[in-house]
Amino acid sequence: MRATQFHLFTLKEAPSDAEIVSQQLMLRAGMIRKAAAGIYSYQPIGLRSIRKVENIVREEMNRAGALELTMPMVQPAELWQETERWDKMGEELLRLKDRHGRDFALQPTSEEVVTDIARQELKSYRQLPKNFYQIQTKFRDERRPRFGIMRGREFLMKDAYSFDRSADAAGVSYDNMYAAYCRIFDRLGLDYRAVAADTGAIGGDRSHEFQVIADTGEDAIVYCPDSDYAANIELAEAVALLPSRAAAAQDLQKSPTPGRATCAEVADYLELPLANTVKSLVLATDDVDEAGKPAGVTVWLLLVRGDHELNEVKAGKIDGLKAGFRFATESEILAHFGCRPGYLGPIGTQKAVRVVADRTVASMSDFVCGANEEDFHYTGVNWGRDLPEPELVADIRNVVAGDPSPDGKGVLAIQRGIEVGHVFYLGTKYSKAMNATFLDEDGKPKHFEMGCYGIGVTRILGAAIEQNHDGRGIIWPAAIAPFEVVICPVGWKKSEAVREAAEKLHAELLAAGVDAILDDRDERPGVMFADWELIGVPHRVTIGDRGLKEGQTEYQGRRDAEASKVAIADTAGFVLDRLRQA
RNA sequence: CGGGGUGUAGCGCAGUCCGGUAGCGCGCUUGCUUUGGGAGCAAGAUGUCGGGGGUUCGAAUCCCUCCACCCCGACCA
Repeated sequence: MRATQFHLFTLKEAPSDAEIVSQQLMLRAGMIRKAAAGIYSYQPIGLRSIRKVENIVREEMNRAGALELTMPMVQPAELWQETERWDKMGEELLRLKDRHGRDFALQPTSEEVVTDIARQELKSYRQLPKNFYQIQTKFRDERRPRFGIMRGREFLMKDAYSFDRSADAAGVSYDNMYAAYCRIFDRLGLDYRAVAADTGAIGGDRSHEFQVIADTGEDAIVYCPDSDYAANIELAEAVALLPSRAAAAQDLQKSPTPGRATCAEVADYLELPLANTVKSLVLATDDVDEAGKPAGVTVWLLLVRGDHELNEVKAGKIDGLKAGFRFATESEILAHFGCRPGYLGPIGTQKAVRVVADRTVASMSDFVCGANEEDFHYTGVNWGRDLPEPELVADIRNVVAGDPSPDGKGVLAIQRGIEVGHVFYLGTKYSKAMNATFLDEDGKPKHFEMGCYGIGVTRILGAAIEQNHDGRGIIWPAAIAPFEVVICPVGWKKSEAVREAAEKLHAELLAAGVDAILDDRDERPGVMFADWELIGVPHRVTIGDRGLKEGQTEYQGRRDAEASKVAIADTAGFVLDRLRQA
């Protein structure tokens, strides 16, 4: 490829609405162009990287035995109504009507359509297992799209769906996909971690996210440096930090804490460690009677240590909160505690509330909590003596760095991550909802055991940049760089010797199958260097009269501090060596 | 959706308070000079000032309205 035949468009300044570095750099490098909030065009240079990611994903999916197909972008409402997701999905699902007034949805994912395919096409256990995948545009009408292509509304995703005759067989399919994902992210050249993830309503332990490690990631991932434990913070188990409850040493005492409404303020005011305080969070569930009619409100008091945070995903797994909960309103709080937020606690509430204590809280003694009276807290509080034992003890907090690993091997650390892949065992959720069955060996119909496996193709580009950039621009992993090598001739028009040497090297690299671009724009070197460093091409060869006189070219890797001189004749081989090392 | 903010040339911005017919930097075009880290000089092109309506002799500027985009938004007791 020659630069003059390509479409290069770089900006010195990023559009002011670009927030994160990957978005700024992609816009400046001319990879993407915004069409609307969360909706982008991919320019030729951006599409090159997209295609490279796609190809790696496709090759590894095929190697793993998956079959590529495509499903419609516009999907009929009927299928979505079968699984009730038409009503449950909320506004993320973009609905539209055709000219006849029929309802359709833009696919945010394709479980319904693929299950419909399976129930029509897969009749016998002899046809199983099967894994269908597509690399296709998805649309999710995010409430607030942001971070460029990281949380766009339209994006490219590889989604795969496996169909098996039994849960055991589905486990094999799952493991197969897990291994394929590891190969994919290895080949992409990304620093990633596979972590256990929440399985939501499906249950079970088969759900892993593939997270690209980056400080700007939206997810917190928890891992143990001394073992292979790794999980999303939503799931990571928090053990009790106190092995057993110490005997009470203090008397219960009501202390004035004027205007101190947060645990930190109270601890500071009373000159006690924050870890001696207990934080009260009030949730509410709206009860319904057998007819499904509203039947009052249950108020819950969740207790976590003052220096800990509530984990809402964990809270949602408690019996009674599974159907959904919300934070109590101020009037509900007043009615049940007789006090405004800031001084709430489990002792002496106005009305009955259901108390759930975090594991660590349950083993605390002589602790501090609100007195349900404005400007007062209790100190020296002890379970069993000053208040009943907690009705329920559960893991309801986020782990923090330094917590013991749940596998007992060392302590936990936390990193930020960008979720770029997810493997998930679905079971029969969709096959049952859509009555998708096959005839098993015993001649009886059975529901497919399913799994789904996603990779965010466009998000991978953003994640790769978040993880690999410097002050000058992008630093692409070689596997997904728009070009692998750029040749920068200094004095393209002026020097025939430069032209000849550059053309020759370009031809040699192309003949060797290298994705090389020759910058024949006749720009000044500073312009060329700045452009290609911004774009992030990993290898650069500079050819100028000055070097040619000494029989040399200059090679510089994108991460190298300085260029190294290479004999003209050896240049192609030198670059090929570098490419192989990557 | 609620709150806040911003819309002026491809990009970044000034001008708006105080109405007088639009400017700066980068980029783009042409010419000359220059040529190893975003060149210099000269000449130029590019604007429904987000849309619509209103006030006024006159509106980027004041008023009304619509739209787009951006930011923040559970709780953290």
